[in-house]
Amino acid sequence: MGPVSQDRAPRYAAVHILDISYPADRPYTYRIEQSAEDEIVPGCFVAVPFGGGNRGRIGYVSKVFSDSEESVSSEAVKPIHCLISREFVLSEDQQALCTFLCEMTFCTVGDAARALVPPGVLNRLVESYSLGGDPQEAGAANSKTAESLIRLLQTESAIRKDRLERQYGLRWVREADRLVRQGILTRRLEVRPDEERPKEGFVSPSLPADVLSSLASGDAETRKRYSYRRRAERFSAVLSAVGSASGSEQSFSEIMAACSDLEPSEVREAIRELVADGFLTVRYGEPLAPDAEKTLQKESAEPVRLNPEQQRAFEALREMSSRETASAALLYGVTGSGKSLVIRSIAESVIASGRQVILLVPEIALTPQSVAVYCSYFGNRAAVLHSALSAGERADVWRKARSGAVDLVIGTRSAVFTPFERLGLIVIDEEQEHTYKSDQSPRYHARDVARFRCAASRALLLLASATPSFESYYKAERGAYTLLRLTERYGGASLPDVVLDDIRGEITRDGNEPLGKTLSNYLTDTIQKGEQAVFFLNRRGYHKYLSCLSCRQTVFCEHCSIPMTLHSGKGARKEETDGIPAETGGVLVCHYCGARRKPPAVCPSCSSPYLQAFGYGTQRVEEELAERFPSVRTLRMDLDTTQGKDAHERILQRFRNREADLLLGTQMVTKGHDFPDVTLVGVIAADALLSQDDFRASERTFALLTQVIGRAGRSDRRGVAVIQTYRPENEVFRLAAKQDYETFYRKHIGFRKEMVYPPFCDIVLFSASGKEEREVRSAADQLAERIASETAGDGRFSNIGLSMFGPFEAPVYRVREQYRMQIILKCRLNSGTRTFLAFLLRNACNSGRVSIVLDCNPTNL
DNA sequence: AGCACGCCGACT
DNA sequence: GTCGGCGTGCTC
Repeated sequence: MGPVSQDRAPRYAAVHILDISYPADRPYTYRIEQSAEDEIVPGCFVAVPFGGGNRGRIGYVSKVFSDSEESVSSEAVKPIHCLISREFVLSEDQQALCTFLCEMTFCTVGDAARALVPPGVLNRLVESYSLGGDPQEAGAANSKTAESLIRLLQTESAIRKDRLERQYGLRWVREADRLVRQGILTRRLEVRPDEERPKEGFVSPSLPADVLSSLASGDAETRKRYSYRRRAERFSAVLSAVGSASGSEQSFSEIMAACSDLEPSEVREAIRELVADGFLTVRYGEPLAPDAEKTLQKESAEPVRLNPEQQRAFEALREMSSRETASAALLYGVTGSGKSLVIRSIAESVIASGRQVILLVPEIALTPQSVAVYCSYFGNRAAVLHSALSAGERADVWRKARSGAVDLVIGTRSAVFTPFERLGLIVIDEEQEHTYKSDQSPRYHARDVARFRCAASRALLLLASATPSFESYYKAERGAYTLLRLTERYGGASLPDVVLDDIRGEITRDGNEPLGKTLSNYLTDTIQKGEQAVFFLNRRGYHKYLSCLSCRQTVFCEHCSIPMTLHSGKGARKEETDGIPAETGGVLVCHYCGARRKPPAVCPSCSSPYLQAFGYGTQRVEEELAERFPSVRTLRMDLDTTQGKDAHERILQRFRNREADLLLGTQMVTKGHDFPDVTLVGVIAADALLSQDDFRASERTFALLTQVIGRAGRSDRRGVAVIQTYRPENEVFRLAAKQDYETFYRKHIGFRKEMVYPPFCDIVLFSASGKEEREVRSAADQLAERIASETAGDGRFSNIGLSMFGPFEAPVYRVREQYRMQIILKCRLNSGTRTFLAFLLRNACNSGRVSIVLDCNPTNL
């Protein structure tokens, strides 16, 4: 055969459609036009016509072949419309990772592939309608909508589907589709080119920022001087958001985050009007400067000096790394033992040897110092990935990583997919943190992805923690990971004294009195000595519940089966609620779906007017502190006070600068901030931590307490930690007080083994959810029956060993009007069980209104 | 997941 | 008599 006829052999591509259900996810065969043969390669993304209506969809090309290699079914094969991007094409390694992700997490190929490219890259498909075919047909338009549509298109020539939908609604889109079927309109598929990213809007003040703040606060004089007449609250909210920015401009999304009380559309409209009034300026484009430079304080990257213990750990890691075979280590070091120095040393060493490093952290906002250290040390050879980056910024990091322009990426979970081609090391800091597990498809754990990537690249995987997950410590014990211990507190700092303060009798269980005598006394002492304190309470809001005194019912969210939490309503809506007692002026907030409502005047179930608030959260404690300790300056840090840009960092910075004496907050105060002047740590409601009904509850409590206790007295001064509890004898508290992880592990791993929990098995969670309660329950029942019958003695999968629990209602049965049923399987995830689970999912009665998802080893049950 | 085809109630 | 509701089944 001559070269010419070879060229003519038709080429085909196996395409996996994105955003398709699991049962429908299979390779679809498309023809590759000759002109596109060079660019359609495995790993690329393409636009294809799909379904009866030939709607434009994006697909992922998993294979390219000609029919001499594989016979193409006789059904009509459609052609690929075009390539989506020349740049974002998965390498062979990434293609393998994609396959691994699918098999590991039971997601569609499309979901896995999407996780491997920056977000936004695949949002470039544009459908547009224009007049076409026979113009005489246009007269045959048989509805009002059709006539207007045609008239519109006579002036506009073409209109994009998204614009049609936004401006005229879904009805018009459907009408347009009908006209396409009748041959009156034509539909075109286009792909925006790589460079043409959707521009983000940035807002900056047209007047000095303090003027905006005065206007926002309603200062009469300023309002008059600038003839500002806007009264509605949304304007104040936007003005104060723009005025309070640390930088010169803020993106739309940042402003929306700061005005979380408002609908995005309200915010957009308010911005538009304020621009028209001349108070704000809007610019569309890229952010002005990378954040790292302007917001992070410079940390001097002094050469690392390691103590002998750290040096030994480092040497061991360097030796493992230099072997250039896949290897894994667990760096277990007590709080304050200087794990981060060892991590930095090995990272530098790996980079010096010409390979690249991924450093995963639980949450970027909580680790600004370590980010600053790496950024100043590696300069522009390091990049940071976090959730606040725009799609364009993420794409830049992806490009730089792929091209080798950076050696180090620090980021959260998804940074584990950074497309380095000479990967030498992945570090997972605080590896037990649940943020490493994704709870959306693909439901991966960063640790599993990291293991796979390190194996593929013959790189080193380093897990680091003061309180490793049982799974990892167990593997380390069994020799699967090399265990490296750091047992000395760095710089000779000593552990704080821990007081397990028995508050039974002192504080009534549902009372509104958060602070016991002991903690109060220590606080007074600490402040008198000019030192600082950190208080931890794992519950935001003001009061925990609003309950009816006559019928004992608690006010629940209308969309979820969860009691609503009373918030004081201070903050964003200042003028409205200031000065009004929280009992009447607060807002009820659902912590599951975010719904807000005014507290009802009478009980929703019995109409009694006697509603009373019980329990307390961070807002209430803040108020209590202000009353009882008026001289103590308190900073509150929880989800409600960390909404805006750099809010975390600003609060931490102010505390570090001694602008406050006490930092009060939720989980986020427990993470590795180093405050040399903190000598008192208070845990206000330790028992609440243990009350999660999850087999990991004690492990999490231990980790959290260990971390927060470690905040006290890191320097020369000895610290104290006071843990308020109703169960001072509880072993988890006692061992956390001694920071005795190994005893804790030894005792509780036995429990795991006895009850058969991970690491002694894998947990597979099926959940069925939907709006129709009966359908959800029956789908769950059917699935359970199917599992039982298929694994029974005469079933097709009788060789599969598993035990099934359920179906039962999810711990929160209803969320956002969706009912949720669960089935739990305990088994070993091997190829046999995987085949079975995939089979179940593929055949799950996905009958319309119930969706069934599968989560392997979920972090919260 | 979309989206089309297909069979039953309230409108011109 | 049609428009349009959403219940099944397919998608190269």
